[in-house]
Amino acid sequence: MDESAEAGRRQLNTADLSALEPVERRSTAAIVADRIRTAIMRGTFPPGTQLGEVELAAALGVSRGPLREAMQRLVAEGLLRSERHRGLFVRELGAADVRDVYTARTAIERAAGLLLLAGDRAAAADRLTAALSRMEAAAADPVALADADHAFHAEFVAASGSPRLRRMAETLLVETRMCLAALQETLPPAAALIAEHRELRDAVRDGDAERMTAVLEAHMADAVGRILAPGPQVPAVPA
Amino acid sequence: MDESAEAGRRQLNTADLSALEPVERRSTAAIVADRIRTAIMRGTFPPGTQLGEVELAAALGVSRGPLREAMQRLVAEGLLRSERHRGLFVRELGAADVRDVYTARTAIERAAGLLLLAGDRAAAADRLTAALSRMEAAAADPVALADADHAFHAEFVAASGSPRLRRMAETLLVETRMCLAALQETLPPAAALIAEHRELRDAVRDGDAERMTAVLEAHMADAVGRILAPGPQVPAVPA
DNA sequence: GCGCCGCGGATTGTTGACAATAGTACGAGC
DNA sequence: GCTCGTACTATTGTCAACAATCCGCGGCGC
Repeated sequence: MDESAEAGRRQLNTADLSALEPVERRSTAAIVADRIRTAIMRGTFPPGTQLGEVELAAALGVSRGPLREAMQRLVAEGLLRSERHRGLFVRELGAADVRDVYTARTAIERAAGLLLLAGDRAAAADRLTAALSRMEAAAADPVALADADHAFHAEFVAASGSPRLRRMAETLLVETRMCLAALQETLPPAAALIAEHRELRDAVRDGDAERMTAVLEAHMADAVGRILAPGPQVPAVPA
Repeated sequence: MDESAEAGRRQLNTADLSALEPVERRSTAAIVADRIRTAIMRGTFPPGTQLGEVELAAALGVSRGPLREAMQRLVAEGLLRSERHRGLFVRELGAADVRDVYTARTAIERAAGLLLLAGDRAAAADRLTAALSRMEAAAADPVALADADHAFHAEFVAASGSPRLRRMAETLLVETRMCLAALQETLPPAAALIAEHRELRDAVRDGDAERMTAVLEAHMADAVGRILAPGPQVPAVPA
């Protein structure tokens, strides 16, 4: 009598609930931090610029309290530099920082790649293929291509299933884009870029660890060379 | 006439200035964050405990403003979990988190180790030897030994010269100690622990990359096994 | 008896104002 | 002419009060 008692009566089960994702309840500070992070990433706030609190707060329509909380988050992420009683500045990234970012990225993405190989390779390859096709679709537009490149690497690490690697990678990717924006770096030809990433996906799909790490390291080394080599467009603060 | 003009006259040069380190000018939020981080690390605030703002602010002698900023920092580091209008809670680490922390640590420390080998190995070995002797001095006291172990790994990564690896490692080390404190884990016999670290230093000193990575990975795998194996003292939230 | 509704206490989120500090420009003294 | 001292301005650091939201408990209706 339980299951077929009344026509319209039905208990809520977990399957129903899992269809509902938790309602968006993010703190104001988190939203503000996202906004500013994106602006820094896109080069809207070039490195070295001072971010006035009242100015930003007014622009974002919030008070200084939440804004300061957001700033602390960004300072913790290493995107901002705080000088007491002086203000907050967008961090300037020099040549050493570019190398450091890519060193760290290599470490993280290598580990993520190995996790991928140890897990469900087919599923991972599918996710990468999807990211790859988004890169192809964006091949014509440089900024969209940069977005897609960012998304590919984020997906690469996210697919590993490691929340910590994922978070670290996201921070590093933001710094990467800061470098690109600051140094006016132009991405390599879309075809070559996509080919490199396709090779990465193939290595994952085939479970070839050695090839995967080799491609990854070459990819990173290439990027560093490309950013730092083409003559000092910017003096590139040695610090 | 410039250099030997007057007896007592001498220009200030950069060498003089480099002897002076910048005066300590840290923000209140940073200090508060350090205090709370240490408390969490030491297990003073066990996982799951709610951190009331007014309570903490009163205890630390600051207002809620700076305290909230510090909290945002810790949330960004992943030590705290924030629920809107509910409060801040110390994150609970389950078995999956233990594995994840060590996965990330392995990635970071491996990269740092390779950087060590590529740099001044002798200097790095010296720093590690010093850290090692501090471990030996603390062998008798379990908590001091845990501190020294923490310090050794921090030194290991710091010696690599990569600020980003260093910061990530520090965050992960804090989480490591949260695990230890939460799971009531007892460190292995001091002698064995020190021997493992000594082997790591030897590998660095000798420039043996393969041995270094092997020892490191074994060390990490051991730790995970030790933390998770000895029977489920705590149900270890599967999430 | 069971479930729904409203209320009270407590906590967080946000705001505006106050205080302290650093940078800047100007003038006096050597 | 250069350096040092001083007032001013602008910005950040801090605080206490207000508003919004959520949890637990008691009462009500079914």
